Amino acid sequence: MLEQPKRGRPRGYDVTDALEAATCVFWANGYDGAPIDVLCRAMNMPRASLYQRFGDKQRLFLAVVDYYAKTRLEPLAHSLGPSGPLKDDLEAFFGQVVALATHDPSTPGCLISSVLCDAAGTNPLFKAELDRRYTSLENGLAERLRQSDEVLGAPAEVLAVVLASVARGLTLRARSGAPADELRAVGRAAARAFH
Amino acid sequence: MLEQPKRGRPRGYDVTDALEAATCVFWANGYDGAPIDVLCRAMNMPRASLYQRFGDKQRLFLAVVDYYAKTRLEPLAHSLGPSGPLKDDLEAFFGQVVALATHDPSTPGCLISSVLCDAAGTNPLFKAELDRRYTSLENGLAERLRQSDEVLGAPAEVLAVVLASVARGLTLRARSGAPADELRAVGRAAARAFH
DNA sequence: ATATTTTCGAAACAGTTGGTTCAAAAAGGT
DNA sequence: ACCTTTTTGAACCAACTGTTTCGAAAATAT
Repeated sequence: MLEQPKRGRPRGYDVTDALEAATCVFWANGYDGAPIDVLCRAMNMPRASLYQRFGDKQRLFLAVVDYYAKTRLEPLAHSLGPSGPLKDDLEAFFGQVVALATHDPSTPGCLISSVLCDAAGTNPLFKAELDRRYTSLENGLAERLRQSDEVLGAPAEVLAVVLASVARGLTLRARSGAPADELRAVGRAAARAFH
Repeated sequence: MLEQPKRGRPRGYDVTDALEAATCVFWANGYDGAPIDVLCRAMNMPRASLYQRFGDKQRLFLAVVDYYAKTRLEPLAHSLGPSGPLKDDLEAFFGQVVALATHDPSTPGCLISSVLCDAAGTNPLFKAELDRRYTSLENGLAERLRQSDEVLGAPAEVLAVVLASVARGLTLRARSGAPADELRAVGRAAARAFH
């Protein structure tokens, strides 16, 4: 799993640390607002090494999105359970969403729903990636809905997009500076409203 | 109301047309992704005139956000009625949201929830503006909820943020390329699930 | 005509952008 | 010791960034 080069000058940076740092820079500043120069410093990674490893800024960003999905979104989807009544699991899920979007004030909201989404306006590659990430979360929600024995007022796939929309809307509101406890109350109300 | 200069060389551009064009450029490309050069061409407005009229890029963008709110968001809030049962008004509202976010494929989603929201990550001025715009829509929704005689399961201010979150989530999904009819179905389901 | 007022066009500004190049450095393998 | 492999730093690149400046242009008022 871990790549272990036997020869050559040893790498002066840590790959995971670098991705984590790049994630925060993009998250805070946006895609166009994050110059390579700044990324290099934050990642503790020389320019040449960055380009050798990631190719260009686009692919670095896509790697960051992937890292973000693995470290932030997968645990979040896992919080859906099932580990109790649907309403409780949804409440826990929204709670985690709010926590993610408000935890660090310097990286408010969601990297995907704010940064990738903005960049998807003109870049078809980013647009496709955004669609994939969105679909992925909706699939997880739909699966959880189907595992419930409650009667749903609409097809699970449709209701899943409703719930995903609430979650994304919460992260947008977090980026505007809304306090976490207010957003948690909104999440609770949403979990209750959508059975 | 209309400014009518009596003397001097006549202006070669139309002020409203210019704002409309700038709106589309920012909407599609994002704040950092829209160079002054491109804006000038689209607005049919010389650089010097742009800087004389708007000061700098930040203030131009804020003027664009204001124009967008007046031309796109106010009509949208107006569609809330009340002109029927709450459920029907909400369905109409979500329908208008989807229409706005999908009407022109070259400007997908919402200028505020994608472009301004991304730019609000580091710019405190933009963050404050985003908060104002978000609060404004939520106030409108809360007022509509209070005018309903139905029993709500939570305070109107909280439910208003839930509904606003759904609306914003819909615009994000539109920016990822989701077809309008799918999003309309999601809007209907949200309005129905919402008692 | 002349003066006045406003807009325009183009050039110039310094700083930054994403990206490439390449030789030196630093390690292991033989 | 010498070769091989990988990483690194620094210089370099052309293109672009937001912004300022200023004289010419084009209209009205006198």
